[in-house]
Amino acid sequence: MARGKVQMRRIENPVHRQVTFCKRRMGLLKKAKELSVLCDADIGVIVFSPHGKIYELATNGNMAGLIERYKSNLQEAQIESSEQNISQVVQQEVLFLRQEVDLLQNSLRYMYGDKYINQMNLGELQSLESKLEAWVHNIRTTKMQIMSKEIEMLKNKEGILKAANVILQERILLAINFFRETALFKILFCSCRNLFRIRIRILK
Amino acid sequence: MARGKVQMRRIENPVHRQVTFCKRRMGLLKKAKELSVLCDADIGVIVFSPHGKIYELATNGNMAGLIERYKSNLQEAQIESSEQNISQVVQQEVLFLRQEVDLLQNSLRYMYGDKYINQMNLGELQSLESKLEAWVHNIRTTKMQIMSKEIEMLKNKEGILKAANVILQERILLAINFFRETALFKILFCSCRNLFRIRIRILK
DNA sequence: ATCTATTGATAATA
DNA sequence: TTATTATCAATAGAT
Repeated sequence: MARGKVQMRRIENPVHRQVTFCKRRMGLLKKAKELSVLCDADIGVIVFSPHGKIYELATNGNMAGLIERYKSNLQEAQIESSEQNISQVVQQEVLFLRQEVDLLQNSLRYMYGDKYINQMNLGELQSLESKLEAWVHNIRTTKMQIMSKEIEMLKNKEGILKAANVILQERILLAINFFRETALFKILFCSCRNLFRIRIRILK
Repeated sequence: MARGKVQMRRIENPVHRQVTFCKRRMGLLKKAKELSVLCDADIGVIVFSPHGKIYELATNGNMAGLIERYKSNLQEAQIESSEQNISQVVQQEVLFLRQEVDLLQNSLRYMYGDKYINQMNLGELQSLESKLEAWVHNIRTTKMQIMSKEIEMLKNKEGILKAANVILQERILLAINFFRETALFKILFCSCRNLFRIRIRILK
């Protein structure tokens, strides 16, 4: 530097400090640009003045993108305070929702068979309720059909047996008639026999 | 610079370029440190080499904090591309998961009654599968019981009818015996009548 | 890496 | 902030 070597410590004279800040700041940014151009490097420089004013340079014209590249390349969890906490909250919410989804999916999967819910798209999921209703209805219907067939078969048996009973009862009526007829014959037979015995006695 | 002025453009010779990159990079960081010390400024420098390697300087020792200060001081919606997009992606994922959860909850709510899933804690949800199994089992059991009773009743009817048939068939057997007996009486009656007629003819 | 001639940066000043 | 200029620091090219 010109006109005297500079001690590498804070310049106490505010005017000197301000002038030096202005000059060296411009020099720093110029050096950064030169390095970027000469060596094909992406460079970002951020300078906070003692009063908080920001001077910046991003050789790719996009400081935010450069910062993002920096963060992602570092892969470090030190993405720090507020943004990091918000991100953690979001990630926890995602994690919780994933667990809840897994749980509900397991519940539905148990009842819905081998087709896993997580292989279904939204449209399929939207039809799930009606399908489940149909599923329950099918169980009920199938069961009803089986039971109804058995009941109907038994009712047929009942009908057959009732018909058989009618026939048997008719035969019983016939048998009773025969029985009555038989009784008449018995009476008639006895009467005849007695009559003949009387006639024979008279003839003798 | 020494021994020849340098054209301010990319150095084509890779060796020269690499050497210059190393030298000027160190110089840039040194200048940044000097400016920081001399003028009480916070400075951050990020350098990406053409091969992606990162060289950095944060005069406060915390690049992330410096970046955060930069972003918050700008307060601008230029929080830009990738980070913003990542946030949007996360929000979309959360939205999608919420929809999925609502959908699954509706599906379960339909089948599980008035107690809404979103009022249940994880433990309750974990017991949902077994409860649903029991629910299905109860439907099946109730249905089976009802149908079984009807079947049993019909089987009782069948038994009663069969017993009645047995009795009726016994009566038929009796009737047949009476019929045979009646036939014998008829034959006997006719025989007796003929016999008596013959005797009467002889006696005359 | 190290050297050094030369250029570029800048402290003091205005 | 900018301009001047004497001086010093940075570095290109060579080793």
